Amino acid sequence: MPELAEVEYYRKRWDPALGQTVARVILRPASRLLRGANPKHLSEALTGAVLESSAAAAKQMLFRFSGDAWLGIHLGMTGELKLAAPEYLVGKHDHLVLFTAQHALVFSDFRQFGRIQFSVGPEAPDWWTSIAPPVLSSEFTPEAVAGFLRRRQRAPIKAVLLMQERFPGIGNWMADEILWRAEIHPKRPAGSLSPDEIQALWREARWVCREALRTVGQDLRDPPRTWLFPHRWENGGVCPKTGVPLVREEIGGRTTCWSPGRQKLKPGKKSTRASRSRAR
DNA sequence: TCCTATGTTGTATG
DNA sequence: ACATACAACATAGG
Repeated sequence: MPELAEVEYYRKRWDPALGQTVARVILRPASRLLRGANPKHLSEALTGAVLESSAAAAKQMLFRFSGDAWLGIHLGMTGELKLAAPEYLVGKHDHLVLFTAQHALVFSDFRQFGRIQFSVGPEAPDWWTSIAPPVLSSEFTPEAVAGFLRRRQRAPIKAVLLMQERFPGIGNWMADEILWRAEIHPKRPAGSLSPDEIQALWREARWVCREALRTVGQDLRDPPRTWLFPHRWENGGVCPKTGVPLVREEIGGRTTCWSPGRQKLKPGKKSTRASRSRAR
């Protein structure tokens, strides 16, 4: 499920336990999500520690505990966090459960594409501090986007939008939403975009991130029917702008949905005063 | 049975 | 060295 806004939503689910002490740590035995990290190390450091803060960036979450302990969680494709009562019984797909006196903090992930990271030290871990600057930050500029597209010029723009090193937090549905709003065909080579199209891509990337955080990020509520979002998985779904049936095809290894006609494969020639007069 | 799934990563190839 | 493409990971549900 999780892209930028969903991750932000899940992050907040453990917040009622801020300031509380972890009494017991349950890790799924030999959990794949640890990727070789030492489970004993994690359990020992978190047992008796206080949850002090949480943060989300891109598709990552970071939870800081007393004793300079840092817990990182990536939800992968099917991960989720939830808050449960302290009597909670650990479920089949749970990978980490932290019990406080008042709550159980649960991380479950049935497909196991997620990840648990853990470190101890005065500074936030490298994997966290090296996350690319957010799409909604001032460092995410049209120039930065243009430079990135130039280096990835032969790859389809859809695949490029999924690259976390420049578009942190953008996932499959957000990428399609952005391209649909910017009226750019997902198969267009990244290097073929005009300056106007790059500007539109930049603008819509920021718009989609901001609005997704306001809707999905608050309470997992679906964005309105005016978005591509609620139509993209529907059988027989139509473009909410043009009424034309949406198309689905695999691009860059991911199912991609777009509105034919609105998003053209040929670089859109801009209709200018000069071109209109030439056409006459 | 076969197909799909809001993600990343290792590996092969250009 | 860099860019690109794609299988692999593991599980459930239609």
